[in-house]
Amino acid sequence: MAEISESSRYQHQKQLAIRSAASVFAEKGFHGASTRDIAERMGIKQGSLYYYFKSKEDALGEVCLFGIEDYVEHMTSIAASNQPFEAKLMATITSHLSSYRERNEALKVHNDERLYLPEDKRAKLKALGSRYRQQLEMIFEEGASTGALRDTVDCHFAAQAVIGMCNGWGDIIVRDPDLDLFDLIQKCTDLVLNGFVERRKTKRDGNEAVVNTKDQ
Amino acid sequence: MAEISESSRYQHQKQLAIRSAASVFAEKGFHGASTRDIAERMGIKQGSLYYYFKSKEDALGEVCLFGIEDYVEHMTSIAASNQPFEAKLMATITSHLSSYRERNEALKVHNDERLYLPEDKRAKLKALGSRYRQQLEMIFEEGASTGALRDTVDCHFAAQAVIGMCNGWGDIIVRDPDLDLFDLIQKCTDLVLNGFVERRKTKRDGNEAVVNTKDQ
DNA sequence: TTGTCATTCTATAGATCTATAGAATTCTGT
DNA sequence: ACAGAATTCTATAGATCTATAGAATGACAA
Repeated sequence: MAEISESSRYQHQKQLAIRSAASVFAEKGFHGASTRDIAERMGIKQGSLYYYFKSKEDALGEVCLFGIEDYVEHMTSIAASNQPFEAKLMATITSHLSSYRERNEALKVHNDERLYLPEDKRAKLKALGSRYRQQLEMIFEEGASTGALRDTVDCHFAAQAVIGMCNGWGDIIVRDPDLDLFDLIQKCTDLVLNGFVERRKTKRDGNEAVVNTKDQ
Repeated sequence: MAEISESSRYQHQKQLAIRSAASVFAEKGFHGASTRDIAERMGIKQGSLYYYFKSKEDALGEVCLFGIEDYVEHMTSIAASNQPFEAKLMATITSHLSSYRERNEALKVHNDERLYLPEDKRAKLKALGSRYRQQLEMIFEEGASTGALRDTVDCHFAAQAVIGMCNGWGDIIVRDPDLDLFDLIQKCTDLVLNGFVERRKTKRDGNEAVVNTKDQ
């Protein structure tokens, strides 16, 4: 048997296969990429690729899952944490944008190509994506109920907008490796919290800002 | 007169060809779509399509241009108008999001598939897209200099973020025709201006802040 | 009607591409 | 070193797909 140590070799190559597929799919798109491209990037011949993937479509499925899975897990732990709202929001944005640096290609493939999967394979991804959005939505709801946010805020809109904005930056992050991620995270968080309009007494070092100052 | 009505037939069919290509490209992606798909949607046979397009790639180029051109023109007229900053911002968001309703498929194709064009054909689109971003950037700069915005705002970031957010909603708008666009526009504008955090007496009825002693 | 031009059709060459079958090679434990 | 299992290779069937050539059809002026 010795399946476990044997599987180490297999697993290693499988990981390489997934990363190679992610790289090629990200560059050429699912339909624009050929199995020969993927195999070549991996260093094997085209036919050998089918030792690791049942089909090209199967490869896409695995890449998408790889791209989104721990990014969703990370959100789960953020949502379950005890940080105040603003810290959770910043952690979410940090996680989201950083993902594009680390496993950039696979996440990009998930975002751009997942709709080419058949319905049944897309179901799991859809569930993961929905959970991500719902958890972010709940973070906003918590923020509203604790007074950190206006109570008029539409949390569904808010979650979707933040995700959309982060994904928009994702394309740029992937193409420009020199971009200052830390700076970007700060600015995105600040935008979502405060917008671009001047705010009187904007620093929230404590909560007593409520007390004073009406309109100027 | 004969010439016009003759060319009218050709032009009519060419428009139909572009729209058919846009529809198919939007649904299946550039590489996933076949010239047979496009021709069928148009109601002609595959080979006949080459009477209107020099190549499949040429079709993509025309679709992308169709998708972006008057959307960029619209931005130019917004930027040149005399409205105050906030009105310009809202007009921009309105124009951007509405585009996804009207010529949704072609604009989606431009955003998702234009990178499959060869460098030379992409140049014109790139110029148009850059101009769009720069004009939005200048709107923000104007907003900052007139005091409507914090003067610390990074206008390049701001423009990019707004575009990214709108494009993110674009995907959703295209898939959900029942979505309330007016409501969405309001919320997006409000987010960009004010963020989600409670703001003391945020209403600007317009007069007070603008009138006084800032030179232009 | 007839000739001319515009538009569409049929048929196909030539180039891919996916997936499979079976042979060849490498690895691992004994 | 050997046997069996794991991994990779070669070769190819079968199915596309793009683009072109030339025939057929339709529209219209004279």
